[in-house]
Amino acid sequence: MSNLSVRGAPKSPPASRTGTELPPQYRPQEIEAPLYRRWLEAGLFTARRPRGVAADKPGYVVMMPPPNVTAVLHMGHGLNNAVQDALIRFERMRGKETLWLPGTDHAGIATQNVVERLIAKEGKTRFDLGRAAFVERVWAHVRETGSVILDQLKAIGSSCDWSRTYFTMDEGLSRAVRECFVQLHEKGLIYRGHYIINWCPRCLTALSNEEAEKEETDGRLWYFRYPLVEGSGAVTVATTRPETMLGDTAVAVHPDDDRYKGLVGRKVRLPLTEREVPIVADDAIDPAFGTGAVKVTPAHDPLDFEIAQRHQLQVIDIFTPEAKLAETVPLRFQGMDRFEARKRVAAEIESLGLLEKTENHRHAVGHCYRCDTVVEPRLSDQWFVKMAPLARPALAAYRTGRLRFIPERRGEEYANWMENIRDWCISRQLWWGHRIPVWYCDAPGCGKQTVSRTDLTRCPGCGGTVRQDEDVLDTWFSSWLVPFSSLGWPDRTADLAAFYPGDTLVTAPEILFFWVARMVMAGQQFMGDVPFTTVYLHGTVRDTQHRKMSKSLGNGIDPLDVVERYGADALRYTIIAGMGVGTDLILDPDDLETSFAPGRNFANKLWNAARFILSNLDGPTRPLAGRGPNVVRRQELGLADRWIIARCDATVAEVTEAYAKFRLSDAASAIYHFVWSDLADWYLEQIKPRLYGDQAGGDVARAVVARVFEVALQLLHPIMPFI
RNA sequence: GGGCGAAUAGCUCAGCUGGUUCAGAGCGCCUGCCUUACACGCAGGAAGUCGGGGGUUCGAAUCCCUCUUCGCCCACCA
Repeated sequence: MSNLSVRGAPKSPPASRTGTELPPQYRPQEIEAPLYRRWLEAGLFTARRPRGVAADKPGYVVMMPPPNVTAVLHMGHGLNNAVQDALIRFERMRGKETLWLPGTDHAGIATQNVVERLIAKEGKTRFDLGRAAFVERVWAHVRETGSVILDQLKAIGSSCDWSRTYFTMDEGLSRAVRECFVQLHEKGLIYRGHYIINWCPRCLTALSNEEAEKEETDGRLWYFRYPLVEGSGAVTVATTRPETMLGDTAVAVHPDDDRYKGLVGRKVRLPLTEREVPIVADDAIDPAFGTGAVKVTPAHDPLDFEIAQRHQLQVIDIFTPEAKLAETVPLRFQGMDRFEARKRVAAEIESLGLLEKTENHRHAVGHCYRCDTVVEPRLSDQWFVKMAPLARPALAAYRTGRLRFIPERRGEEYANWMENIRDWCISRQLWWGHRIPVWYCDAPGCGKQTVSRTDLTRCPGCGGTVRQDEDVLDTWFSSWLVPFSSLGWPDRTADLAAFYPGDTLVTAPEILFFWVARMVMAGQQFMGDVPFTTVYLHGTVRDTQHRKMSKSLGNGIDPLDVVERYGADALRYTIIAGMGVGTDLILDPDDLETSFAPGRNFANKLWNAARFILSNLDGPTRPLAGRGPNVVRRQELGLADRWIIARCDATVAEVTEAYAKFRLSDAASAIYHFVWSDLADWYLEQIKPRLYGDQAGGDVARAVVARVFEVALQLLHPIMPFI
C-alpha cells in the first residue's frame, strides 16, 4: 500500500460522499452479505490476467488448504482464512493480480466415516450396500453438502476466486493423481511391499506414519520367564504387550551380551502355546533395556519383523483385522479383544509362576488420527512411495532459501523430517478415494501386473481378464498435487503457466508433514520448482484452559455465530489482532461477548466515526492535493491538520511494512491506535468547533478528515473488508 | 531419548538490532461523566522484583550460563 498517502492524488473526489447518511446503529448483518454479493457480481475476486499474459502486473498466488468436503466451519478455518484473505487483499490493493484458489478435499477416511455413520442409522454397514452402491452414496452426500463449507467461507468475507474452485475427486484432479502414480512408478519410486504398517482396527485400513499419532501413555512392563527346553532355567523377557507373546517365534539378545553367551542357539518353550522357539543374537537389541532379552513377535512389531527376516524366523499373525485374536492362538483366546487378551495372558503367566515382576513404564503409543483408536502394527501388502529421492530437492529448496518458513524455527522441523524421511505407505483399505491404478491379470501362467493411466479391461500381456487393485490411495496423495493439479496439470494450461509457482501457503503446523512438505516434494518432482516460496504457519485456536477447540470437547466457537452477532469484520479483527506470529489464539467459548469485544468495539467505533464524518461533509469538499484553484494550500493547514496528516502517513508506512512482514497483529493494532487515539480522540474532537461553523477553516478540516479517514479504511481493508 | 520454543499487569499478549515512545496494549478493575459520532462511549486512575539464581556490560525484559515450570515437534528401547 505504498501508493497510499494522504497528500497523494485522491482516487476519487471526496465530494462524491457529500450528504451521505448512515443509519445510527451499526448492523453488520445488513451490510456484509449484500456487499459480498456485489463484489461477486463485479467479479472482483476472479484472476483475469495471468502472469506472462500481462507481464506488467505482478501476480500473487495463495492456495487455500482445501477443507474436508464434509467439514463445517470452525474457528480454525476462521483463523486460517482470515489470514489468507488479509494477505490476498493486501497484495490486491498493492496492485498485484491475485489468485486465491479454493477447493475441497475428498478426505478419504474422514468422509467414509461420516457416511458410514449415516448409514449406520439405517442399521446398515458399507458391506451391506456393497462397494459401488456405497461409493455412490458418498457421492450423493458430497453433492448435497459439499458446498456448505465454501458458502461459510463466503460469510466471513473470503475473497477467493470461486470460478476456479476444485474438488480433489474432480475428473481433472483424478487424472493428475493417475499421472503422478504412473510417473513415479515408471521412475521406480512406487513399489508394493510386504511390511509392518500402522493399521487402524476400527477404520480397517493402513495408515502412514504421520497418520499414526504418537501419544505418551502410562503403560506397564511385564517380565515373563520363558523356560529353556533343555535343562533347567529360563530366559526372562520384558514386554509392554503381553498378548503378543502368543505370536512370539524367537527370543533375541545382543551378540556381545555375556549374560546370554551360552544360550544363543538354544530354545525356550513358549508358555501358553508350548511352542519351541530359538534364542537368536541380533545387533538391534539394546542390552541395557529390560533384561537384555527380547521376545520376538515378527508379525506385530517392525523391529521384530526385521529380526525375523535376518534369522529366517517363522511369522505368526495372531490378530484379525479388527485386532481380535485369530485362529493362530490357543482356542480359549480366539476372538478376544487385544486389551482383554493382555490381561488374560498376563494373568495366566502369573498363575504359572512365570511372571517375574511388573514395572510402570511410560511409552509412546500410536493412535489413529481420524478416530483415535490405538494403532496396531500389522504385516500386510501395501503400496509405498520411495521418499528419499523426493526429499533431496525439497530439502535443498529450504537450504538454499528458495523456500522459507514463518516462524523460522518451523523450517528446522521441516528439514529434520526431510532428513529422516521414511517411505510413504499410500494404499488404504477404503472404498472412498482414488482407486489404485494397477490391474492384475488372473490368467493362469500370466499374472501380469499393469500400472495404467487409463482403465483396463484386458491384460495387455495375454489379453486375459484383469481386476483392479481393491485399495484406494491416501487422501494426501491427491492433496500433495493440488498446487498444480488445481491449475490443470498434467495439461499445460494457461493457468498453470500463469500461476505456478505460487507465493504464500498459510496453514496450521499440524499438517506440515502431511501436506506442506509433500507439496514441496511433488512440486519439485513434477514442476521443477517449489509450489510456494513462503510457508506461514499460524497457531491453533484454544479455549481459556489452553485446550484445542474441538467438537469432542464441546469447547468450540461457531464463527458464523460470531458473524451473526457482531459481524465478520469484528470476527476477523479479533482473530488477527489477537494472534501473534505463530502463536496460539485464546478465546473463551463461554463468553463470546468478552472474547470478541476488541473487534466489536472497534467496528462500532469506526461506524460512528464514519457517521460523524459523513454528516459533516455537507459543504463542497476541497481536494487535499492535485491541481486547481480549489486545492487546499499548505499554509491553510493548521497545527492539528498537519499533525494528523503526519500521523496518518506514519501509520501507512508502519502498517504497510507490518503486512509485508506477515505481522498482521501489528498492522491491526497500528491502525486501531491511529483511528481510535489519534483520529477519533484527538483530531475529531479538535475540529468540532471548526466544523460547526463558529471558527474558520471548516472546509480545510473537512478536506483533511475525509482523506485521512479514507486512508485509514483502506489500510484496514485487508482485515476488515466490509466496513 | 533427541530437537525447539515460551515464562512480562488479574487475563490474552506486544516489546524486532542491549540505551527517552522501555516498562506497553486490549480486556478486566477503580473514580467521575447519558459532553448533539459512539455508554460497544468519554475523561482520569490503580496495577508488574519482566519465572528464580548467577554472569557479560557504563547500562539487561532484551546477550550468556544455570535452575524451575509449561508447551511443541521428532523417535522401531521391546
